[in-house]
Amino acid sequence: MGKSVNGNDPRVKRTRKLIQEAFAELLMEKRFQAISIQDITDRATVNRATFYTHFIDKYDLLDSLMREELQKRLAAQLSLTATLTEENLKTLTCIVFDYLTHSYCQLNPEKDIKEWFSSTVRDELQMYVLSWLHYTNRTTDIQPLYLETIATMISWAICGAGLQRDIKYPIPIDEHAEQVVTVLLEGVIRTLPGINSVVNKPDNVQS
Amino acid sequence: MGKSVNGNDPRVKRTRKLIQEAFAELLMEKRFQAISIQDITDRATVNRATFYTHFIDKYDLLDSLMREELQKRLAAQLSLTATLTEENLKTLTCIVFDYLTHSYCQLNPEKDIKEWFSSTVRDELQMYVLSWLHYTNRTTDIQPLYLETIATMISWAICGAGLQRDIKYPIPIDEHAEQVVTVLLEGVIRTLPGINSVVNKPDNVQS
DNA sequence: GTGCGTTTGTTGCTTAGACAACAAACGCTA
DNA sequence: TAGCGTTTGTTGTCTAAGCAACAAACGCAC
Repeated sequence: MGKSVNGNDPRVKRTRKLIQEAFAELLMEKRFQAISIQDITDRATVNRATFYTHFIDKYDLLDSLMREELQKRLAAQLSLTATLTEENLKTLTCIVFDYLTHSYCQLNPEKDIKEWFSSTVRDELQMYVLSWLHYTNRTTDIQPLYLETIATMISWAICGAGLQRDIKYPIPIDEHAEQVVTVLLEGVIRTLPGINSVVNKPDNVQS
Repeated sequence: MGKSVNGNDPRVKRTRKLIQEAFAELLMEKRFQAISIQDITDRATVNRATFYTHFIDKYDLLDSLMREELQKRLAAQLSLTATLTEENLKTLTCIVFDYLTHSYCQLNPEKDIKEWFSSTVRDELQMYVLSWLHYTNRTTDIQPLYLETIATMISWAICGAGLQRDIKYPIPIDEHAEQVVTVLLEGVIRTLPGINSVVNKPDNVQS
């Protein structure tokens, strides 16, 4: 959510960055619940009141931190203006798995935080999948409403599989992602036959 | 010299630090003359105009950077409220030699900068030596005016010897410092006989 | 429960930083 | 040396950060 200050002001960028970095450090040292706003602002060398001009509360800060990190990783490898191909979906899944396994789960978060946080991840996934579906749909005639449902299912499925993994999960990320994507595309293609002509999945093309 | 803003304001501390750090980085990459104020403030993520509320110009910034680094090193090992002993003077000399050899000379500064800069080092030395002489003088009756002269001579001598050294200087810092200090104290003791009772230099005590 | 220290948001006022625009000085080369 | 782009300081206006003080909520022991 954040708050509305002029995001282009260099002071704003700097202050947000300082707070986020301080918080990220503290998350490595203490549990989320044990961290006070004062702790964060002390380390960020920022006044406590200043915190509230940028974030609603601790949860809002956590959200921004995790969301922006994930966004950065996604943007580095994927485009929003693409179609739903097996390759794109697999890349997406790998990024999310890697993110959840290394960046996030290593924090050993409380269960409620973990649950609450997964919605942030799903939001981001949803954006990509839905956008891809829209681009894919330019050549088909599927109802936009169905696309929303498909996007939601895919997002939840990937996120669920990702959170189920932990650092010691036996199957490597790449292989695991492959399986998940196969299941997802198989289901999508069987449900919405019109879409398979644009989904690049040679093994299962129904010509 | 710097400028007068409230040095306790966290924003001021942070901004000064950002500028100094950016400048220190740039000094490793380019020659002093090739660095513009814009370069510095860009890297420090600070507005160019803000630079001028903290520093008079590039030279003032260099001065503050070098002076504060030297001050930090001196304060870590020496006290201003001590007497002029061989040990203190040797420690002082070692710090200055090490500082000039590693921190400063590695920048390969232009000659005029080098000359100009040496006054900063002498200032700092002067402070310590003069203060020590004052404490030493509590038990003697030497004219304060002479003390200033002695302090100046010692400061210049150490600084000169230090700048003459470079990284490949054949004699190790420790040994070199020993020689310099011996010469200095010998001269001081012979010139101001009253002082030798408090200068801890067993080999040359004139009882 | 009652008290007590801590943490949380919020507010009004002060100070520092961002920015654009300016004149002046500099450095270059044609 | 005349012209031109760049760098240098300076200024006035606007916005964000610092700070102290506050009420409210929380946690916790007694």
